[in-house]
Amino acid sequence: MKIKPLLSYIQKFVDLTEEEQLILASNVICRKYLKGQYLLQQGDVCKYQCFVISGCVKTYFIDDEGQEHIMMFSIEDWWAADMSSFITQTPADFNIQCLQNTELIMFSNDALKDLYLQIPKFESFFRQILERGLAASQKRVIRNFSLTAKERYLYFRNQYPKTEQRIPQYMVASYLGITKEFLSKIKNQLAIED
Amino acid sequence: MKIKPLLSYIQKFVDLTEEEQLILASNVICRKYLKGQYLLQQGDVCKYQCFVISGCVKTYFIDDEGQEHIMMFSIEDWWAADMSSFITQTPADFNIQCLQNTELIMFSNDALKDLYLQIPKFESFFRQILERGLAASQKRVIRNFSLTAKERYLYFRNQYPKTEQRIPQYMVASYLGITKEFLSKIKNQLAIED
DNA sequence: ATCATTTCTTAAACTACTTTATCTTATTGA
DNA sequence: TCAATAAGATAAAGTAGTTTAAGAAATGAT
Repeated sequence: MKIKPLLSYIQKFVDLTEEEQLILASNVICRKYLKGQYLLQQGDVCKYQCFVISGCVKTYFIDDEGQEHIMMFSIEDWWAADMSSFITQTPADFNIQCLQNTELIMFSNDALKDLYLQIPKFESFFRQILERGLAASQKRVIRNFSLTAKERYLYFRNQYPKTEQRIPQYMVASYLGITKEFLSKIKNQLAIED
Repeated sequence: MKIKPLLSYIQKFVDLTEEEQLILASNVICRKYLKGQYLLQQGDVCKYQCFVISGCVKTYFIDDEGQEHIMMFSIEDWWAADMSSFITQTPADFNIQCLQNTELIMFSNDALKDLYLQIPKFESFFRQILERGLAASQKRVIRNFSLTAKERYLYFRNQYPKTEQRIPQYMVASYLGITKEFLSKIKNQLAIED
């Protein structure tokens, strides 16, 4: 199956030899999921780091009042996992569900450990991915404090145009931390302004 | 100077030989800062990953309206850096300032690169730190969406009791994403409840 | 085409939190 | 030790965003 998009992605960070690419290929699982299927449900242990080849998944949390809060969307060349559950192998807080039919490359915990040992460059690659992820997450915390809902929406629209087109509006609202009604109002305001 | 706390911290993640510990020691900078001094000012490039030996620093962002938003506090055995600025070597969004006299161990970008090459285990260590950091940051995003200000304060108080005692209340408010007036009100409510 | 379901819109009442302003209480330093 | 400054408390008025409820539009299955 298609491992190529992953290889070109990795190539942006480190140079793998053909041999290393083969080792990599033999340690991953390629899988297709249908729209609506779950990669992870909260309470289960997160067994895989998932790299999205095509499609779209959402990672979200359901709070005590039953409200859904979307932590992230992952499309091509993005990752999806409950990092906390994955590293500690404890029950997950997050659910991960496919919003479209989705092709994934999945790394189990054992596979990753093997890869880190066999290909030191692969550990360097993952470190760099994590650095970027952490930087992005920290900036998001600050945006959520310092920007209004409208500004957050405009930022999202600019930063992730491909994502917005693929998902219903009420999920964008949940990602932004507002209600769908209020997002609707914001969009109406923006339409009037132009 | 005191590199021991760092070594025992690293030991929780990987086993370094004595030789590797010496290599490490020769690649870091130990420094003391006084209360009020800046490790980083927004607009400058973040040159170091800082590990706190003693004292306390805050990492924060000043928005267009001049409002301060605290991203994190770092005390003993915590890290401080503008990750985004550090990895891309572009101007920082965050300021990092000492809230007390503070002892640090600082890793420059070049030192880290060297260490990753010379001690593969060290790259593994850093990967693990980043995994934890990312997991924590993602959970914080969700807490900020799903909890009320009061719940966020109680969580902070439980999770970081040592930190709360060392910093003024208005900074706790900024960390929680609320005004100092509202935190004052919450604390008053909590006092009445008991 | 048509019915059912999901998604989006609108609007009024409501609430969690902010703003502004004034006052009190700690800290700091000469 | 006393003034100066920083930090915290209180309260009234204001606002960004929620809740509730009802209807309109889009989507999908048959």
